[in-house]
Amino acid sequence: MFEDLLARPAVEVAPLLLGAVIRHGSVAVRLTEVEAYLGAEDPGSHAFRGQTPRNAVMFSGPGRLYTYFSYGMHVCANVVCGPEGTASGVLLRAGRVIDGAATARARRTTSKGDRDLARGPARLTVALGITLDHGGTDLGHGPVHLEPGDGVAEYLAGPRTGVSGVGGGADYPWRFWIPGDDSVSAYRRHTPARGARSVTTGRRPPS
DNA sequence: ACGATGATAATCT
DNA sequence: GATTATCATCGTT
Repeated sequence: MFEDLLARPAVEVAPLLLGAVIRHGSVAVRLTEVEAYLGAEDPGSHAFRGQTPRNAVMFSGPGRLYTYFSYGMHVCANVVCGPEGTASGVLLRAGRVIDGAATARARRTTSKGDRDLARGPARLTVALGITLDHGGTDLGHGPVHLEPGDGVAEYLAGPRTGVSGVGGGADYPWRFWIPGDDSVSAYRRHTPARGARSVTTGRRPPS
């Protein structure tokens, strides 16, 4: 099942989530940009310094939703990955709204066009109506659903966005996105992408 | 199109 | 008291 896929390490799961669909009620988003965060071995991870009340969900089993509040006003969403206890997850950075655009527009009044509705991790949670209350819910059975996609033919990998210190460097190229998609977040898009690489998956592109 | 900056508060040290 | 897995706005090219 999908849970088996999520039980793999986050660095493996992340590119597989490109093209997958996350849905909450009438709004559905096809993921175009994600980032992997490992636990104790990843200086960029919230779990790097061990378990705290905030990151406790990351230490639970795969397939749960880990939400957190940061910068005083933003909610971001992660898919918790296994193996259990590793506290790894995949941050949902951006996607394209493929269903429920009217609802998403009403929530994201500052959005210029539909490509901006979920272009960025905090924008994505607003467009989907995901709040901190959804943290810890099961993505297979809860109000927020994650559905596997058909995969993407090719993706790019590079340093993570917004991660300070060594964890944001070329040694951790765990940001994955669909090349050429205009719903990929523009934030720091033009920082030198050292260590960036292109990967061909051999999968068929979604119709 | 791009860079700088203020907003704003939970979390951790 | 410092830091933060960000966004919108406003300034300059």
